[in-house]
Amino acid sequence: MKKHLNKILTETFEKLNYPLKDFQFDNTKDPKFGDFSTNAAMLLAKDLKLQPREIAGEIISNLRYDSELISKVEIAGPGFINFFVNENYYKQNLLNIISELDQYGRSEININKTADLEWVSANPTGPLHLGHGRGLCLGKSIANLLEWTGYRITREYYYNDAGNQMNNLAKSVHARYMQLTDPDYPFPEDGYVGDYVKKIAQIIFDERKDSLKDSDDMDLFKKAGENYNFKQIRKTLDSLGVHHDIFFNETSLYENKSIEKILKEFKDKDLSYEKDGAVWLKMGSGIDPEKDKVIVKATGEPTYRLPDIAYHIDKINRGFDLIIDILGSDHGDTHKEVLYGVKLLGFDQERIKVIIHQMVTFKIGDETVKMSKRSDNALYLDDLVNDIGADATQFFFIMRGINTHLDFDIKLAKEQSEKNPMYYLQYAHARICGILRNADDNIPEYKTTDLKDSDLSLLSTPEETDLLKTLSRFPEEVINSAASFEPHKIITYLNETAESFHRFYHNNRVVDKDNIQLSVLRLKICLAVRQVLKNGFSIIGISAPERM
RNA sequence: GCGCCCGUAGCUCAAUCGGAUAGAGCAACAGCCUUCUAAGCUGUAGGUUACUGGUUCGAUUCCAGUCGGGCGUACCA
Repeated sequence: MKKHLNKILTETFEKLNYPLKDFQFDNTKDPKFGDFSTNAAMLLAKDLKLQPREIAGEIISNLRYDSELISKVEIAGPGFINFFVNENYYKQNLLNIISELDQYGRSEININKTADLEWVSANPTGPLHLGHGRGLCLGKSIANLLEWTGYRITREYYYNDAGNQMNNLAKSVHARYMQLTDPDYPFPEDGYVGDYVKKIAQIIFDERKDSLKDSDDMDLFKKAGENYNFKQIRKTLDSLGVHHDIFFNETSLYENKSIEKILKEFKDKDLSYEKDGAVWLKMGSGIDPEKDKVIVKATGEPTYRLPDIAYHIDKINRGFDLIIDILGSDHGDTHKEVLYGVKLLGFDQERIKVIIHQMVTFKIGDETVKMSKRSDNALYLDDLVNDIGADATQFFFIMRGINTHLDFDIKLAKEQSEKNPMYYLQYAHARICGILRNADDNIPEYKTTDLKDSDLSLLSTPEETDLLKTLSRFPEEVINSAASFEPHKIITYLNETAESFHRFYHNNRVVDKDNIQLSVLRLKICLAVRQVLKNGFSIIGISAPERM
C-alpha cells in the first residue's frame, strides 16, 4: 500500500515539477487522520516558499488515485496529507492471510542473500549462566526475523578450547579429582568453584578410579571438562530451541596459519611494532600510542584480538552479505578494535553488524539476584528455564529494546496470571482455538466456505474493521523489525493485535446459529488472527497453546 | 578522567530515518460473567519526556552543556 502511495505521489510531483523529496508515509495514530499520512508538503515548504497547506492543496488536486484502494484524501494540521484506505482493501487482505497461512508475513526483500549470525559463543569452561540469556534469546529471534525477510542464515558459535581459561578449568578439575582421595588437596586460588567441576571429577574417578593420582597430564582433565561442559551447553541451547549450524573452533585459525599470516601482514605494512617484549597494533592511525593494543603478549601468545580479527576475515571470505555478532555491553568496546583491525587489512567491514545489548538485572519480586561467575551459587540458565519455562525465558529476555537495561522479574515471569504480559498474547490464541472448537460443532461450514463467494460487506462493525487493519500491518512490521534487528517490535505489534482481537470478541458474537453467513465471516477473521499470532510467536520463539 | 548505552506516569517499558492530543501493562479507583475461555472488556485518575540552552514549520527523538545510573577503560575473553 505504501508503495502504491509513493508511486502516485511521485507521479504528482513530476507533473507539478516539484523537487523530489524523501517524503515518508506513516501509519497514523488516530483514525480521524486516515490510515496513512505523508509529510511531503511540509518538506517542500522551504524550497517553494509557500505555506505547507497551500502546497498540500496543490498536490491533492493533481493527485490521481485508484478509488478502489483509496476512499478519501485530506489536508490536516500543519500540512499533512492524509489518505483514507478503502475498507475493501483490508477485507481482501483477509483472503491473503487465509491462503498464505504460515507464509503470511514472509517477504522476499532479502531473497538470495546470505547472513551469518554468531552468538552465545561461550567457552566450554562451565554451563551457560543467566548473563548469557539475553544474547542467546535475542539471537534466536533475530535469526528467525531475518529468515522471514528472505535471508538464508548460517547460525554460528565461536569457541576457544585452548588458552588460560581452559587451563584453569583443567587445574580445577584436577584439584577436585585429587580431593576425592585427599580432602586436603589445595584448590587453585582462582579456580572454577562451581559444583559442575566436582561432577566432572567424579565422572573421571568413576572411570579411572585413583589411577591418575600421580599423573600430571592436564590434557585429560581439560578434555573431560570440555566434553562435559559442551554437552551441558548444548542441552541448554536445545531446551531453548537454539540450534547452531557451525561450531567454529578458534584453534583452527592457528592450524590453517591465518593468524600467522595476519601477524606478518600487520608487520609488513608497518601497522604493528614491538615494545616491552609484546607486539602492539597501531590504533587510531598510529597517532596516539596510548590507544595501541597488544596483539601478542610477551609470552608469545596472541591476545583474543588477533584470532578475532582472523575469524572475522574468515567470515568475510566466506562471502556472506551480512555478518552479525551479538554481544553484551560488557564486551561493547572490544569489537571496535577487532573491526579496526579488519579494516587495516583492507577488508570491507561494512557488512559486519554488531548488535550490542545492555545488561540484565534479575529480580525476584523486589529482591535483586546477585550474579557472580566465580561463586558457587551462580544461577545457571538451566535453572531459570526449569523454573519458569522456555517460553517465559525467551519472552522476557527479548520483550524490551536492546539499548535499555532489562529488569528481569523472575517471579513475574513465573506467574501464570494476567500480570504476566506473555499470557495476554497466548491467551488470545487459546481463546480463538476455543471458539473454533465450538464452531466445529455448530458452524462446520466455516471450514469449507470460500471467502471469494462470501458477501464481505456483512463485516461492518468498528471492531471488525480495526482488527482487519491491524492484521494487514503484520508483513510490514516483520520487515521493520528485521531491518532494525529489534524483535521486541514484534511483541509490541502482537500486543496490539491481541488487544484488537479481545475487543472484537467482546463486542461481536462470533458463533451464532441464527446468522450463519456472518458467523462464517467472523470465524474466518478468527482463523486469520490465530494465524498472525502463530506466525508472530514462531518469530519471537514461543509456543502457541491451544488451551490455557 | 575518557569511551559506549540509558534517564518518559508510583513501577516495568513503548513511541515507525524529527510529526498532529507522548501510549501500553502492572499497581489505584468505578463498572461488566444464566451467551463462544473474566489470563478478558469498558471507564476514571496518573506527565514541565532529568535539567538548561540551541537547531526549525514542528524536538521524547538531532546538537552542546549540567546532573544522575549501567557497562567498559588488561600483555582476561
